[in-house]
Amino acid sequence: MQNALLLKYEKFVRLSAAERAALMALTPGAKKRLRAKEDIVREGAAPQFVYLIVSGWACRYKTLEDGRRQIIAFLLPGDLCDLNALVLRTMDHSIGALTDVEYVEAPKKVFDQIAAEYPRLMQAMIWDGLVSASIQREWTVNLGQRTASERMAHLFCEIYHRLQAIEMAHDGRIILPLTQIDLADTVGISAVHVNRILQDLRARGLIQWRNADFFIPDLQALMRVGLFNPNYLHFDREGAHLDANE
Amino acid sequence: MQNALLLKYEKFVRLSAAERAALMALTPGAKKRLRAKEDIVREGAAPQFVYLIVSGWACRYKTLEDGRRQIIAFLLPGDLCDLNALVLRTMDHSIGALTDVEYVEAPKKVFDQIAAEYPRLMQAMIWDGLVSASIQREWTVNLGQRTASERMAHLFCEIYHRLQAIEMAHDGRIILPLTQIDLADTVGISAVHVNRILQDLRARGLIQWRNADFFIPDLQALMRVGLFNPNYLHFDREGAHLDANE
DNA sequence: CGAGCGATTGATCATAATCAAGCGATGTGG
DNA sequence: CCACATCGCTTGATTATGATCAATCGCTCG
Repeated sequence: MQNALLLKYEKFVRLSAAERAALMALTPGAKKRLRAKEDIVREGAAPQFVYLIVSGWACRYKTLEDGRRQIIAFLLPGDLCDLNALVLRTMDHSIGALTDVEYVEAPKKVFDQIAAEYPRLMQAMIWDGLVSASIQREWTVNLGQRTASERMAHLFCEIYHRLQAIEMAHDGRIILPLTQIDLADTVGISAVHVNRILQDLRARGLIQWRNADFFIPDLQALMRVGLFNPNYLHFDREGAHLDANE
Repeated sequence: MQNALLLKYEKFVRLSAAERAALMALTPGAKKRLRAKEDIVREGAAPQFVYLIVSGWACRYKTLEDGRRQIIAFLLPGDLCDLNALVLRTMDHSIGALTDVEYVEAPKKVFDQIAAEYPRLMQAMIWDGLVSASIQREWTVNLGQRTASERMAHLFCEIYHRLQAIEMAHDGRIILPLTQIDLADTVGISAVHVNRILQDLRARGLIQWRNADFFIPDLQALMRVGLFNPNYLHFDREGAHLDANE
């Protein structure tokens, strides 16, 4: 697999060979592994590193006192967790593995160096953080205004677009390693209701899903159902005016 | 009224006199005024400035094709809108005035200068942006997991804490200039239902609200009802190790 | 004075939660 | 190798939460 982080950044700006090399060398430490359901960092902890997801799916989540869990964001390969979380002393949420996950830890000083030497790369990192914030806002809209089936459709469209950006989607097909319970905790409805919505979407020919193989026969149709507009992902090379000219 | 931005930043780090002066001089332009319901920036536009709310309440919001509106964030006096939104070419949401609003526009270069000359001040600005992101995550939890009355209670607690940080809350009393429709579009329930939840909270002695005068007799009780934990606001001077020593 | 807006109330309907049970696949220990 | 437990998915029945529809009231403003 190609470097997902690199692929994603090129959705914003074209990087120079030197920048690409700096990105590849970002994380000197060894790869770490985690099993599904284990935590990378827990709420209340003091984060020491920035984490880069190499493979697998992780998520940010919060739990209420009585056990209700809300998944706040999905972390996919190439996602850097909280570039500047080092400013905040304590984590206000947890990061956990949804599948088996490989990740690397990058110390803070690496980023100081990037900021100093590769301003365009730094811009790309800031852009990435702003896109995450934009996604978070869209989730607010999703939970606040859309109906259950609209929410599910919207979520699938978002996941598809994000995976496509890192070349993990082809011809409407993706690997979706989530359980229905994960989906329930993401879109804020019960697992039973998720199951019924899925059956409805299947019956309407909008999705196919067996094991982890997920297929969207007609993306435009699913986008209409979910009132999905991809603008908020900012994948249309908004940094083109900064492109490296090599 | 004191400078709200300054008051807020001091919840993170103690600033030097020079930094305080730089902050006061941030926005050379004249104050602009807007009536309630007018927009500061609209989705799709290319923002030219960073906006600082001086007085009044504004909000970020998004509208679905069929008219459903979701308020995504409240912007209170001292809130700086999207310090680094200048990286993104187009707005993915709108910013509108909920009450009459006074604001000032700050050009990008002012921030380059601050970054170069006042690193501690820059840290405070980054902290502020991270707190906004944290609030957005908490809203995701609010909409996804809490019941209607929990949501309302939680929202009131959050607003109270934020106003307290800029000294606009005293002894449980705040000015709350929102309509029930605004609240409905914020917590994702219908206006009729908001009205009924409010009556319930009133009947239980948890809130009093006449015109814009809002009173919380027992904040701890309201916090329990809303499962509210203020950690996510990061108001406990997490930057104390960076304090100016004057 | 009439229009418009926000708040309020009642009645009815729709969406989604909860409770309960069963199924199939997987994995584990005796 | 089988018995058993667990987990995720599925289905049905019932209940609860909140939406929708409709009407009224008070207030402000032109």
